[in-house]
Amino acid sequence: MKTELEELLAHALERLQGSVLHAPVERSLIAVERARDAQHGDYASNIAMRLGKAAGMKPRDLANAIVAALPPSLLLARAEVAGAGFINFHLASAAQYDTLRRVLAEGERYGTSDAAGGKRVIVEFVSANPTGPLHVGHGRQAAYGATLSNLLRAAGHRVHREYYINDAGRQVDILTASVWVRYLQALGEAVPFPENGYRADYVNAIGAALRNEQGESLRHPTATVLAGLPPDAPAGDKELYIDALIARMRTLIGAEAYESVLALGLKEMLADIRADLAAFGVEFEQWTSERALAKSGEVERTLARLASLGQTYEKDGALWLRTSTHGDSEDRVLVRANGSQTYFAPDLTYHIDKRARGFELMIDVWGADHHGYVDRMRAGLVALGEPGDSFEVCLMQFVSLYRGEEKIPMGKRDGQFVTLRQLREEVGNDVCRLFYLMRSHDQHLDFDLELAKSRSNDNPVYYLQYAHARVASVMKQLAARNLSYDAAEAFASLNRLDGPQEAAVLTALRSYPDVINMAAANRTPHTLVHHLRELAQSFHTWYNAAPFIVDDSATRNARLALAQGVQQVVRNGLALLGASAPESM
RNA sequence: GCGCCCGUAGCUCAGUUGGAUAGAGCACCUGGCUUCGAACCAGGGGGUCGGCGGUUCGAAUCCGUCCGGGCGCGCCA
Repeated sequence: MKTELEELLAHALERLQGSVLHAPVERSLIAVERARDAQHGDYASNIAMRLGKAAGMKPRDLANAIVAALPPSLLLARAEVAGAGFINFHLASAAQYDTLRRVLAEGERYGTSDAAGGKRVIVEFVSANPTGPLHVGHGRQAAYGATLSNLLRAAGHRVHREYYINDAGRQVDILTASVWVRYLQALGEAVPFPENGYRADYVNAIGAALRNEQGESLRHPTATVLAGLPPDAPAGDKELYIDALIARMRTLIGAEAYESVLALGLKEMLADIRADLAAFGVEFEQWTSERALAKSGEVERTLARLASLGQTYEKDGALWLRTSTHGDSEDRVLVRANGSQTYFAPDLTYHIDKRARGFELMIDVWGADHHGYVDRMRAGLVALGEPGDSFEVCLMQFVSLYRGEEKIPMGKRDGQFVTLRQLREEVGNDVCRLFYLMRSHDQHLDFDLELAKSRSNDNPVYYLQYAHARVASVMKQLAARNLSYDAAEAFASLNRLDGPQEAAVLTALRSYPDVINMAAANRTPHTLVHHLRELAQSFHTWYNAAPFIVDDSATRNARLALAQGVQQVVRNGLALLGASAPESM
């Protein structure tokens, strides 16, 4: 609808060319927006104010000239000049009713379009280290990434969702050693648990699984395990201790057995993460392993390419990438003086691989604590000849959990953190998804469990679902009264929807596709939540103002058509958000 | 010290890319169920948009600066 009106404006401005206006008007200046206030019609344009100065006219005079030059259109009831020089468009009622026809004809496709032009987009999100279960912060990233993907798809992009498994770093070795210690303990050895190990219950479970799988074959006496190791914290250095323990484990059980323990730990953790996300309604097209990438030799090829492009140099025995010449604040190390790669080398390789797979746009969803790495990654891509705007990061601010007034403390290593699974089980998936998505992603999120669990009208989730269920209930009531919905009569009688409440509902239905496109383009799922709330509000208001099941069949069917339009759009919106649309609650 | 994010009603937050009288929910007050679901609706009070400058027809929005909060700033991941 916006674009149609912008076309009309463009025509009018063209007509004024040479007389009132001297220079042609750039198309990008011609913008039509939804009017904020119903008094201002349905849409409004500020074009006369923007052009007034250049044209040497008062904005209001120019606006009048533009309105006079508007070509006739069936869409418009009228266009009028108001305020400082706004042009307000009032849609013809026929255009309003066409919205409803479209909603009902397009059904679950209403709101989807090809507006964005079908780019191949890869959205990478969650990508948590497989060293523990997902926590509530990952949950926010999961909800955001999944819904952003849905929105991009609805807006016409071709979207590929991907999880990058960081299964190659030191953290995985620490997990492996933690599992082994628990295994030894389960067999009765008195090996103390390392200060820096992963302490939570899931490690015990994997240790027990290892015992069932391997029996005593990986057992070594406590004294042998600990012999000559440096002291652990608090007396010693916990980092030195865990590294020494990892090395000891390797020599005692051998590289092959070590790999199998590592593989078991990863398998168990990934299975847990996968199941958790699936239960949350979050799916991926692909899971890519850093370990596999490292073994493939791709990283070395990337390093060689960078070298041949003259983008690297050696200093202090390390290999550096010239990221500072591409927008980063300083150069970064790719290969340490000891010969090992930094995490940056495989990560950059992974992103280059995404490009090689044909993705025009890479969107990464990261925690806000990683913001310092955005420039580095983009600079690395640019150094390899990729366009800087092919890479985009959505930074997610943190989540704080509250139980009423009380803040719930979260710590990673001590096993006290609240997992996504615990959260989902406590408040339910629908509430969880919507609470995560209600707030802007660059806003810190206070997640109140008391509020989330309350079934009172404190809880905004039910407000949306209630609108959906109410329509279902009306349709049931209709059948109970031995009546049925007559679509033909409804469509012939849409002019019965002539009250202010109906107008508000129609407006909310009409702007839904624009909201989808904006939410996708701006990467802001929360605007969809807000719009659905507006739609539900307009519906509840109307519902309370007018009965739907009335004796006059033309009015009845017209109202039922609009109610079903609301139900359809609420259902579509909730689907994008990953929440259910219940028939009754 | 440097960089990024944030500061809007008592609380939690929106604000359509610079527009018209700054909006919701919660909380508080007043009304509305013998009629389609009251998990709802109608109405009311509540604001120096952190402060001060600037840009322009017009600023919560853009720029500068200060104050306050969060997160980063490794040859850790």
